[in-house]
This record gives sequence, structure tokens and C-alpha cells, in this order.
Amino acid sequence: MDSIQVGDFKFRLDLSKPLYEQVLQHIRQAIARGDVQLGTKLPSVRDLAQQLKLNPNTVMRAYQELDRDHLTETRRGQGTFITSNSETVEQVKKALAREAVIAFVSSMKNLGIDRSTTESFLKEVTWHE
Amino acid sequence: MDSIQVGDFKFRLDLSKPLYEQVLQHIRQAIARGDVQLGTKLPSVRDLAQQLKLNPNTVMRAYQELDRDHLTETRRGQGTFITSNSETVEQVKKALAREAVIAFVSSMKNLGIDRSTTESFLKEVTWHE
DNA sequence: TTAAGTGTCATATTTGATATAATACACTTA
DNA sequence: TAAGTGTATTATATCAAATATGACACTTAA
Repeated sequence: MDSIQVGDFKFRLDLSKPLYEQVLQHIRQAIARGDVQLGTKLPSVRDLAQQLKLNPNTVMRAYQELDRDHLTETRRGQGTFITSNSETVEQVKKALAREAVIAFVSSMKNLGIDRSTTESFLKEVTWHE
Repeated sequence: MDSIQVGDFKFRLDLSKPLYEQVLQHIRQAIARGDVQLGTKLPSVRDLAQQLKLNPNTVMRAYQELDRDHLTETRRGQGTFITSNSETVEQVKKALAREAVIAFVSSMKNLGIDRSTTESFLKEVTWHE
């Protein structure tokens, strides 16, 4: 259990990818899953940085990308808040799902694996929700 | 069409990932797909490097990883040859497919998307072989 | 008004993986 | 022997990521 709980969010960081990207993904997924209430405030840049032992700039980069996707809104002097627009969340969620599907299908096709075989592979996976 | 044909292999390199990794993937996928005959010789390290305008060390790194997976065998002074063991190829192919499936399922679960919804997404994809 | 907490910006520096450059060595084959 | 193989070594260059540090503008509550 090398994951860190900060507010409503759980983070598990490693060296496989850029840290700012991992922070971004964790928060984005929490929002997409509905693990956090819409409209609530994210931890402050400095807070999160301190708790994750990261540089504030690294956290800020993640927050700015969330803003770009309109998953968050930043109010100067107040903080960064999760959007209250559930439709935006739904759109982003679908977009991310689509990306994942495209990447997956591409991988399988690159291996020369056809549709039905891919579906078979998928059926073999035990799916703990 | 910014892809380069070298022997039986087609390469399309970009800046999204390490070059040695892309070279590795292209060759690995060609073998897995059965696009190249088992037992045949890969382009020499120097040849491939020259044609792809890469450093020989970069190509060598890709070749060494292929060797590690036993997809190729290197004979000193002769070159690097694709394995003749079709079972090995089949194993690697399955392993790569499994990896892709695992990663995909993980992504979908991280988004809070269940199995049946995932299957629906998959059905929406047009699958040109 | 003030102080603390917010996001933001700018600049410089460090770090680590990637890639290149240039040689050299050992082996095989024609 | 010469040309073609893979391999190893050392040095250097490059670039994105991450850090360090300090400053600024705004909001809120004391």
C-alpha cells in the first residue's frame, strides 16, 4: 500500500510515466468515476505538492490540464474546483473511453488478431468491478 | 506515407516514444503477424541503422530485446535471425495480446465503465482487417 | 487594514533516459 | 585476407521532466 490519500483522492505514483500526468489521471478518473462530488474544491496546489512530495509546479501542470478539459474551474485567489456540469464530465469520460478502445483495437490489429478472437480474449478476463 | 521499407519490414518512426522501442515493436509485430518467414535473417545492425538514419547502438538495443524474448537468435559473425520455433512466436503473441487486454480493461475500470458497456463500445468500432 | 491562503508566472538549475559519435574487438564467411 | 557480422566502451549531446526559488495578483477571514 504505497498509495497516498489526500482529501477525497488516492494517489499511487511511480516512475513509469511523468508525475504530472499521473496526478492528472488520478484526479480525472476520480471525477469520471463519480468518486468525488461535483463542485467541490481540489486540494490547493501547495498542499497537494507537499503531501505528494512534489514541486508545486508539477501539480500546477496537472491542474492546468484539467482546466483545459473544463473538468475544473479555477477561481483566482480561491482555488480549483471540480466542474458542476455533469454533462462535461460525461463527455470527457466518453472521450477517454473512446481513446482506450481505439488504442486497444489498434494493438490487437497490429498483432494480427481479428475481432472475434479479441472478443474471446476479453471474455476470458475476470472483471472485478 | 513517411514509412520506410527495409527488407521485409516497414518502419514508421515518430517522436512519441523512444526510437529503439518503436524499432522493436515494428519487428515484433511483423513476426507475430506472420508477415516474415521464420528462420530468416534480420537486416544487419549497421544496415538498418543507416537506412533508418539511426545510430547502430539504437538498433542494437532493439535487437537485444528481441533476443531476450527469444524471438530472434544471434549468431556471432553471422547476424540476427528470426526464431524458427513457431511455438515461441505464438507464446509471445499471446503474451502481448494479454498485456493489451489487461491494460484496456484496467483503463475502462479506472473510468468506472463496466463489462457490458465496454463490450458495447467495442461493437461500435469498425474493424478493417 | 492585515495576514494567510489561493493560483500564476518567470528564471535558473538539476536530473535521467535517449540518442549519437567514434573506436575497437571477436567471430564468420567468401 | 578482407568484408561483413554482433558487441562493447567511452564520451558527448539532447530534451523533457522535475525541482528550486522568488515574486505577483487576487480572495477571504480575522
